[in-house]
Amino acid sequence: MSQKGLPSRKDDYSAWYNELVKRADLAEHSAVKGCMVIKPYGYAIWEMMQQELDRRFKATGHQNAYFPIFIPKSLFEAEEKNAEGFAKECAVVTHYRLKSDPDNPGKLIPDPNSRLEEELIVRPTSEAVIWNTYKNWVQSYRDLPILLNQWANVVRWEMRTRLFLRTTEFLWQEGHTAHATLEEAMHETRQMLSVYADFAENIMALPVVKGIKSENERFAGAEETFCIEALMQDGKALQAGTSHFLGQNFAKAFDVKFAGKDGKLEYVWGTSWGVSTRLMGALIMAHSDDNGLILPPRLAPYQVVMIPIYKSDEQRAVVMEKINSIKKELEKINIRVKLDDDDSQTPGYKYAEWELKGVPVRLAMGVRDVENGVIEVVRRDKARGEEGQKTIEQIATIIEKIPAILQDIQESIYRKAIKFRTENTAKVDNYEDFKRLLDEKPGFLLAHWDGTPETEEKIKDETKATIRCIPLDATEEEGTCIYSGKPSTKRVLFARAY
RNA sequence: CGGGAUAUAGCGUAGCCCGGUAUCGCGCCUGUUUUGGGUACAGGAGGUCGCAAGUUCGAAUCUUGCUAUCCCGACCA
Repeated sequence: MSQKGLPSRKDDYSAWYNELVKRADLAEHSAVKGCMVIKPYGYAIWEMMQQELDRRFKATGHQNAYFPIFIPKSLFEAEEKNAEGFAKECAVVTHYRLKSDPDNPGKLIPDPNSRLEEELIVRPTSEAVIWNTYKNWVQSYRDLPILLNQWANVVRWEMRTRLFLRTTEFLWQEGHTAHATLEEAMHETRQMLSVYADFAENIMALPVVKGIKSENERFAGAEETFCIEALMQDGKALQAGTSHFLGQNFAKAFDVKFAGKDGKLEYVWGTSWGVSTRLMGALIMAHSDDNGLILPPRLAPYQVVMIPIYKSDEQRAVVMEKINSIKKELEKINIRVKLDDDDSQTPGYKYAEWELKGVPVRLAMGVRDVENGVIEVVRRDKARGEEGQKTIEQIATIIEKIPAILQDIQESIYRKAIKFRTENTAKVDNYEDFKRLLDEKPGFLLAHWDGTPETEEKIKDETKATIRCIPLDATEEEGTCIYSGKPSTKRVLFARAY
């Protein structure tokens, strides 16, 4: 039984995804139910995401801080809607000590004498503990705004998990801001949505639709939830980021008030926004092919992999000298380079290996090439045998060409994703077409909706499709709801979703 | 949490119905050979058969319980 190939996307999309995640060394299942181990190569990609996002957060005036993983139940309960929304998936700490089990030598049990007076909730999100803290930080309008972000792990006890897409514990960042006015908080909410969209499109090469969630899909405790929605290669939608306008809900729950210039006390306005390791899933499912991962250069831990080809030690010396000097030159212009000089593997093996791991550019060079002053360049964004996948370049000019090639790959991956989304987005005007397309050609469906949660719920029950968002750029047009026939003024975005 | 399936060496697997301590491939180690798309040959190491009980002279195989994973539902980012 050969382990060479991946399952194909066409035959079994889930198997393809699961295998790819494991085989590309991104992550694996752990001994803990629903929790994953993120492996070094996968974590390196996450770190690239973190860097890019963190830079953008700082550039928009935010600072990082850290709040505890545990939330006393009484705090957690304070904002009722939020608490209700998460109650079903909370891990709860009840004891702080273990002891030897008297009935079972060598085993441990929670010490009954160490039961906590008040249970601690493992954070599914941190609004409660953060707003409880903000209460102490805010007295005057001079204390506002508070613009914080934290990088953290959270726990949501899910029934069914999948590597990166839905795990019991996951990594994310959560921004929590407090403002003096509604306008400012709303501006912050929209600004961070734009930051996410910019990151997704320019760094992840992932086209996204910016929109507003319907009431059903809104974050518990928010007045309005904004999101970016992306389309995966199997035609399912994936929510890639959310930004919430919290109104004064948490300020009221935690009694966070400030004195304005006029001396009047008013509740603070809030926002929160986050993206998670789920983005890794989006990255994989949006771009990769049956040969493995395809990474956009701006996120690739290695942008270029170099593979030397030689027979004898003498040849090795010749090739390695040249290839090392090229490597140094590339590093000088901040290209992330991996030189795979492992003698125990053949070049062919390395080609397959780095292809599986999605490195954007492969440079291969043997003695012949050194003699001829050339180097082979292979692009991961093009299929094997496709025009332009392999080219022979002059060593003399390769250094200056690589940045342009990487840029071109970044753009071509994005264009390809845009093309896919365009081809898999359809306007539908009746329920029959809607249902038919969901099965025959899954993707984004733009359809009129009467605006009621009841209709959305019924469509969901009957078709499994949900309203991903009401696109921000939706054009006003007269129409009738595909389900109820009632009047509607704009189309909303439907899809089956992850 | 419901329905179905699976769990055997690092990975992928055969054996299970019809009980007798385990098959094959990849990988790993040694040597030779090869190296421009997953080299070839020879030799070698590696297994509490998911865990725990039970039935039996004897359990990977039969029974029960537990755990984990996958698929389908419900729930959710």
